[in-house]
Amino acid sequence: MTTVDGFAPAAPRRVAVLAFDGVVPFDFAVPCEVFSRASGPDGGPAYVVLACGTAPEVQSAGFGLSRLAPLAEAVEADTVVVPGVDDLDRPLPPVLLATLVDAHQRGARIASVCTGAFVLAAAGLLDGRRATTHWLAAAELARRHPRVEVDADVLYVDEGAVLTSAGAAAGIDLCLHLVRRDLGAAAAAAVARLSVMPLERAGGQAQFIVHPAPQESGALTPVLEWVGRHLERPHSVRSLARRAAMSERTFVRRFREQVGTTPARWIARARIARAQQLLETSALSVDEIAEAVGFGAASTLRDRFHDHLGTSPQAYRRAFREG
DNA sequence: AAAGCTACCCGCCAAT
DNA sequence: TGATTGGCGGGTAGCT
Repeated sequence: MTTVDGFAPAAPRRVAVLAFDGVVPFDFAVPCEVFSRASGPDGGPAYVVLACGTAPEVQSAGFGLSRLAPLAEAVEADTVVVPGVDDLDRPLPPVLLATLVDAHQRGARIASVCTGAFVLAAAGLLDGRRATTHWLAAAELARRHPRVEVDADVLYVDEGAVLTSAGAAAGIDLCLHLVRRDLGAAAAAAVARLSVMPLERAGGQAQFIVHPAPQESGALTPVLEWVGRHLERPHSVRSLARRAAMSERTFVRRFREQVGTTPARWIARARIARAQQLLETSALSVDEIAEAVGFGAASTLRDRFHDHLGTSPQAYRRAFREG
């Protein structure tokens, strides 16, 4: 599913980051940073980042963002990113919504950071789709937009053409995810390294990560944390169900509901994520890492690694080390 | 590299 | 009566 385009066209991809009165500066800066740091196979910039505003200058957290490009230019972009809004009751400029709809219809990817999901929802882009936003605002998003399937327990949601992310820092995870989709795992690892940022945070494919949420997120959380601490051990549905004090059938059902995937897949992702971490930060051999994260054999690790990240453990380590 | 085998996991349904 | 549970069957994904 991950597109690893080793023969990307020379033309850089165009990313438009939108600004408007009340835009959250951190959310705005994150996509600008991440995409402008990514480089293509030839070493040149992989993206052209364009800051587009509803006006040439907008107000943001007490200061102004100026010299913004017109919104109309965002329609031409391949990816449009909508940062968060400081106040959910702030009226959204109709032209902002119209621009998003237009860009979407032309095939652009639309992504939001934090409460930017409210803008996407207002434009109708989230209807019938899974989406996330800052956990404090998740209930409100669901209330205002009943047709949106809100998931407060993930860092981001990738629905293909429309992506949403949780609180500000999760915007970094989302942007790195997009870089990986576009350019492959090695390029994303290089950006992550520049930003001193783990490529993927604990738990695996981020849309499946259990949010270390302040609110309770179900009876499974302790079991998941325990598995995370004992990845090297063998795990089965039977043993986990027992630990959760449920029948196997109920355990699998709860798992689907609360985590969004199946136990085996989640564990595989967790193992891969841990392997990535070890490749980045340790000198252990691939064999040793395979054992440390609970894969029965190094070949299994290599297979799964390639399935999910489109690259090999060695190549991943090299890319990360060399940037 | 192929095959055999295990475990997963989801639809189905009877029993709370 | 509607919702939830958990046992079963078996196609299949993935491990050895």
